Amino acid sequence: MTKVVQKRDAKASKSEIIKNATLLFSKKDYVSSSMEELASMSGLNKAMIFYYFKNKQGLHEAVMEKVLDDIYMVIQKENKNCKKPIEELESFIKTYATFACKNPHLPRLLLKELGDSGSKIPEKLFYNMKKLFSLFSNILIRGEEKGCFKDAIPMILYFMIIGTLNLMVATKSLRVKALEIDGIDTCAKCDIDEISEYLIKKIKKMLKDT
Amino acid sequence: MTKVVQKRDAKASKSEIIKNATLLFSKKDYVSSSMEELASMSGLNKAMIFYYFKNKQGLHEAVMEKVLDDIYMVIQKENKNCKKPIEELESFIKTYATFACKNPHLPRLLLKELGDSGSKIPEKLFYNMKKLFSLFSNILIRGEEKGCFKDAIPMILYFMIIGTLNLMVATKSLRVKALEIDGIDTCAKCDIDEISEYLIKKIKKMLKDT
Amino acid sequence: MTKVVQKRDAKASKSEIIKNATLLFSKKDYVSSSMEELASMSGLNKAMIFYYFKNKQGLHEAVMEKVLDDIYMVIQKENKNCKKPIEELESFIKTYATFACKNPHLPRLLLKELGDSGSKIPEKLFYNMKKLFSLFSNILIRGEEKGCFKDAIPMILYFMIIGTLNLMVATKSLRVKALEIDGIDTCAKCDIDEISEYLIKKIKKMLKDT
Amino acid sequence: MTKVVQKRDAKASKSEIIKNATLLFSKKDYVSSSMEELASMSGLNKAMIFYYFKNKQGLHEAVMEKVLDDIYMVIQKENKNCKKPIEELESFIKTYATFACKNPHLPRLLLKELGDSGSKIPEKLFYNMKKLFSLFSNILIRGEEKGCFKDAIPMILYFMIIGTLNLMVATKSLRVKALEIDGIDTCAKCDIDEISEYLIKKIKKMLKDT
DNA sequence: CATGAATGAGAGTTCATTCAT
DNA sequence: AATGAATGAACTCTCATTCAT
Repeated sequence: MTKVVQKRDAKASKSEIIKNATLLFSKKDYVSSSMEELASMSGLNKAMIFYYFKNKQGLHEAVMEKVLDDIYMVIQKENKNCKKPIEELESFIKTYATFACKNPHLPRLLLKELGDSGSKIPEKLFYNMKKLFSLFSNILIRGEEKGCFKDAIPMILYFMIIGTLNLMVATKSLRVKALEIDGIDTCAKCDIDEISEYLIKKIKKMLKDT
Repeated sequence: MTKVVQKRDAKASKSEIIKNATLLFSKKDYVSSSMEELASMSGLNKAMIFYYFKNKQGLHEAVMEKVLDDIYMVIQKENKNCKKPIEELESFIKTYATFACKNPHLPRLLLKELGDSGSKIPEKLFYNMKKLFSLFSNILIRGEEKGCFKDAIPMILYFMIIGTLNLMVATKSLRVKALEIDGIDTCAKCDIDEISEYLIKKIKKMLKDT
Repeated sequence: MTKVVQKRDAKASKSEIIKNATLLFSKKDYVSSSMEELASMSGLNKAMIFYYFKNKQGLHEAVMEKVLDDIYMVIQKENKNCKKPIEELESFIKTYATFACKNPHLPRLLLKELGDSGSKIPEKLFYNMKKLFSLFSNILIRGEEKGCFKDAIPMILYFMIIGTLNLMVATKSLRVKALEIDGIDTCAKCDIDEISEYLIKKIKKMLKDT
Repeated sequence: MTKVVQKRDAKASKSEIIKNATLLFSKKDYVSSSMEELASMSGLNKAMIFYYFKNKQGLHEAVMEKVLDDIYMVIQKENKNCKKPIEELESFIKTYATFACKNPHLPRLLLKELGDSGSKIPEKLFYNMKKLFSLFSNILIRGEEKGCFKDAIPMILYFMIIGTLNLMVATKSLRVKALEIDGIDTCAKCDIDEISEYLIKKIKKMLKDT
């Protein structure tokens, strides 16, 4: 097995582990993901995972933190180029959609994580989730103040948007299968841009005055 | 030592197991749920679960089938009282919301299940999911034919609705926590009726002509 | 591998495990004793140990409880045949010595256990230890009341007796080695009866009046 | 990034390690003591322990050697001030008791070590143990020759003395607990001097002529 | 229909020890 | 003399699953 990652380089090893863990956690469950497998994916000894992350749990947190951090950074960066709240909103949706499509582990991880929100959620992860929501929420609040949006409830709208996008991305293969087998129209052929365009259009209509 | 053997008919035992399994699978993971615990919750011997359901996977399918069947029945029943497509749509949302709120395992199970749709999904479960979507889809199609709805893409709208409702229910405790800790407005106090009213209003606006 | 123990007989399996665990824990450390090894010694699957004793710790407690129980029963039984305190004392020493010699795990386990008494000791073990000491202590107290013994401090005398006997048994092979190599007189050839006779004689002298 | 390397001479580091290892080995087991923890206690890198002592076993031997050496030196020094065998004996007991009380790792380590004497004992440790016993043995032999002691079997008496003292020190906290919980008289309040006085008195009586 | 005993595979985690710098 | 990265072997423990009764 040819090793791609430089050995004896903590940073490289750590991020190699995180990269593969992200894949693994999104493909399988948290529970079903085996540290043994992760180690061999990463060309490292199993013990190194514990050396760097202490726990499986610690690793999981590191993964989620990175994933949420990444999406946050991208969205925030795009957001800075926008002038009007309406542009910000469009940008939020489009950027999230594109990112989720390119990094399909994000939707999968998020849906699973939110699927057992009953269980204790680690502090850091909670913090990162709130940060992303705050950014979104502020767009709407600013928009209402300026009179661009009417009757907006941020939390619900937030879930309408990321719920829809996450589900569309996560169920992609399922929807294709449904089309093939039963001929049901599941948007199987829409690409992510069409989806986000539609979403934007509809959300804007929702928030219009009349 | 005379042993008192509890006699119970297969049906009662089976449905007792399914009931508890539903709770368990939604509280913990599929993987983390242990047959041992399930057995003791159900007042039965572990081996009986295998006797009835062949294996864990078989049990899981039975659970999902029942859950989807239940929600389908309820929605279908309510649907029959509706005359116009717009009433049907309202009824769909309201009924789903109420049911999900009373049976919070539904959102949790669905989010997790859809969270790893990449993985193989059992035939039966797939079938049940499609049935529910078809019901919804037909409402919209009928509505468009009658001119009540404009520009509806059923798949996307379906996910907007059940995505939002599932997430709102599943994250309830998280949202309460966020309110308490940071004072963030997360709709923590909205009850399910307010949420579904808002959703109905917005979806209707989306689908209006102008 | 021919199996001696009847299968599917919980009692037999349990006591087979305890028997072998006693050997193992006294030969190696608690920590160094592997459940894998114990299982194969006992002709059972590793998991059965946890099935019966929950924990390694649980097993350890079961072992210590049995060991202390055994010695207690034997001593108590012999004690009942004695009339005078002085006979009771003699019987205590002789019985302990004989038992320890035949079951050399007792001294070894006790020395190790007392060697880290700083650490938390499980309730049951503590209880069993106190029971044995009480029996001894009562002999002395009764003896003093009747005027057979003078100036007895039970705790110290207890440790003089079981300390000596345990150490003599536990170091047997070491003492033989010392004799062979250096010609040091380490009582290497004394058998346990001579040792306990000597001990009895000396202890009696200690407790005499003048 | 300039790295400030703490320079320390080998001797200081080595004895720092031994000091902490002594604590560790007596608090936990040999097996349970982790080199990681030891290293951090000593403000050194884990690898240094191997650099200095080759392996864990080597370190353990070094520790035991030092411990036995220390007690030997102290006893021997005190012994030189004694004129008569009876004084030597008293001095031996008193000195051992005082030292063991101040350095409670000694009893703990010795009890554990002797608890698995069956297992192979390293040459050096064996040698050191014999040295201490010889010193004791010679006192008795000299005493018998001069007619001060009657009927002394050094090995047994040796174990009576150090067995008692080691056990009294090692079980201190246990005995306190037994007093508090059950009101059993376990000499919990005796200080080490009372104990050794009692021991001396009794041993002397044992060895008297009549 | 029901049980308790038994199993095999695998999980996460720890640790002494070595290597490269 | 000193370090942090890396390893391999071991260990406890859990679990779905089966067998005998």
